[in-house]
Amino acid sequence: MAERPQKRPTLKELASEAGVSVASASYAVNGTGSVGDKTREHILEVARRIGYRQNAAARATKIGRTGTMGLVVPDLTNPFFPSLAQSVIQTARGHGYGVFVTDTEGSEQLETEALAMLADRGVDGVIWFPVRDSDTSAGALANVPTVVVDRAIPHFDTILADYAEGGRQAANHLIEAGHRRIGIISGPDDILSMRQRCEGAMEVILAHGTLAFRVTNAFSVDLEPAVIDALDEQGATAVFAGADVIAIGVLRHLAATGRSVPADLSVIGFDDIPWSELTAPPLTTIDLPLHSMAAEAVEALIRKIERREGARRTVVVSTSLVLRDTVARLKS
Amino acid sequence: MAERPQKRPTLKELASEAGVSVASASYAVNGTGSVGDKTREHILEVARRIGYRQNAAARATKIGRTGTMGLVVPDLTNPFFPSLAQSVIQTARGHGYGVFVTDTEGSEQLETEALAMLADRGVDGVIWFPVRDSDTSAGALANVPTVVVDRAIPHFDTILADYAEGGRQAANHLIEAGHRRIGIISGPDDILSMRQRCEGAMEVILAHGTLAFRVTNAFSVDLEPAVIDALDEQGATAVFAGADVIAIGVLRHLAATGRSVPADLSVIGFDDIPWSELTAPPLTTIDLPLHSMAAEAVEALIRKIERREGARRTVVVSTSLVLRDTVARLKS
DNA sequence: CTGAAAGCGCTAACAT
DNA sequence: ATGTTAGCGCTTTCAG
Repeated sequence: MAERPQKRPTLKELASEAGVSVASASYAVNGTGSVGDKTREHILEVARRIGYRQNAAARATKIGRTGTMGLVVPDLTNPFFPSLAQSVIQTARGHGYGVFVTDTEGSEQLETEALAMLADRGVDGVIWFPVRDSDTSAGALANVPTVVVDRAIPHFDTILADYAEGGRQAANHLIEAGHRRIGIISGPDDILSMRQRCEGAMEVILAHGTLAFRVTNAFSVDLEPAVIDALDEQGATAVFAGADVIAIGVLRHLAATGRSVPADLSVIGFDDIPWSELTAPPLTTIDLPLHSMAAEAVEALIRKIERREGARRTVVVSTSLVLRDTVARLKS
Repeated sequence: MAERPQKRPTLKELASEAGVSVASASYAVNGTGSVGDKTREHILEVARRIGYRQNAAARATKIGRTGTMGLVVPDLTNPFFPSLAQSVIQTARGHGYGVFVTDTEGSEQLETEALAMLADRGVDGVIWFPVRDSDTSAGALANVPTVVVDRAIPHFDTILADYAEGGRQAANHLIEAGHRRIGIISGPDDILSMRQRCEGAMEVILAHGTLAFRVTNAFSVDLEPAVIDALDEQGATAVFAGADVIAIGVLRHLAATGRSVPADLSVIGFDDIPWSELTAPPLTTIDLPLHSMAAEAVEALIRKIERREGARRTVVVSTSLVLRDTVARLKS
């Protein structure tokens, strides 16, 4: 029971214990080189017996790869990100990679530091969901395969969704339900994906109805005064929120001020975060397929790492309408 | 602009570029050993110029520590965990550690694998939120400093909350509001923390009122038939849910069946997950101080790592009542 | 098929 | 204060 801090056996020990050279031991353990069948089996047997485990760090110095990747996201407590993270972690594990995750707390400075820290740690690649559409990497990623998710940053491989189309889908749904006087609550305007969502929506609203208002709010359920004003005063029959968190804020504000959704005001969001199906009533929204975006990102990254393929690629995935209960059909 | 895959300069290159020995270079970079002020400055200056960065893997082989820790959680998409993860990551970063996060998808087998993978990767320590109260580590953690969070696993350092007291706080609040016929919806019964919550609640319910029912549900907003039955048939005036996710499921079921909260039924949860303040109405619950538990866990872990202190410790933190709007005061 | 030996990039005695 | 050098544990030529 004396849990002695026995240090892990080394390859050399394994070799001598098995009565072979370190080379053969290494071959057996890695399945590389050539070893006789019985020799290999014997070595592996001994390895099991003495509890041999490779030393990842030593291996990494030799082969120049660590079998790890970094994931950089702005804020894990934003319900948008955990499913991204989970998906990245799972996909990476499936390929034998471990994932360092860093949370930049929405700060571009922390983002720069996080990226540098990952590069220093020698990750083989990084999946990066930037705070904004600006390149805060400060050169740290120059020699680190990287794929950027959901933001447009020049010179990086990127995986995006067709945000404009998503905005159009949302607005079209509202139009088809008979709404004509529609408001837009955008998220932060300095984010391209957000501008595209709203421009897509705007396009169809202007073509088939009128824009009641267009205001901006942080990525938060807390609504800013201008937004509340718009909601209370502008007489829209429906509103498109650029992000579900904002839409949820709208639902909450409406409930607090005694208006019922969708009877008094229809609401449609964007992202389809997990909360959205749990709101009262459940939120109609646009699905951003984060899960598959993450999986694709990891796979693309691994291809880059392993084949060191150089071509910059950007892949665009599609969004889709998720029908729930916050959009009323207006009798015409 | 030719982004040549120039490999990172090595310590040797830095040394020769600066015209000193590798030892001096190493000393300068690490701030160890002794180097003349001007020499050090010169070396650091050259390092900056040529973009020298330590090779973490090589350093790790030498000093036997990687500056990393592992975090093992059951399910990142459960709203309970992201804030834990964020807190761990932030605290770890503050101490210069990187964090491998692994998601075990609630599977004990994946948990065993994850733990082994982390040990193999040579993490300096691990923060472990086990799926259940059973030790699935299969010895992988024998020589890895570990602190377990929110579950009781023998032979490990542990950080827990006073769940029984939390259960009592919840039930007391209900009793004080005048409720006498109270139901309990427990989470999975094979989890100690859950049994303690419910036993705490039960204790005060039995002392001051009557138990309308006691049923069990998974950690999910989806309610099982037995739970729905109990809710619909047992005539409780209030219910204690062992976890907020379950409480949210109750709110949803009640809304769907046209009963209003808290007028028709009072509900109190446990955990105070982020969603809880966004439900309609906002959920009264018991705060589990996950954020500080995580920070404490990391700090305890780092103490273990750095001082290799052996004493097993378990620290217990307190819960508190979070008053919101799902508990009605009954006129007596 | 197997082994001896060189060396990955780094740290830390041990000289000087 | 600075340099020389022996490894850390591993992979991988290169001989045999």
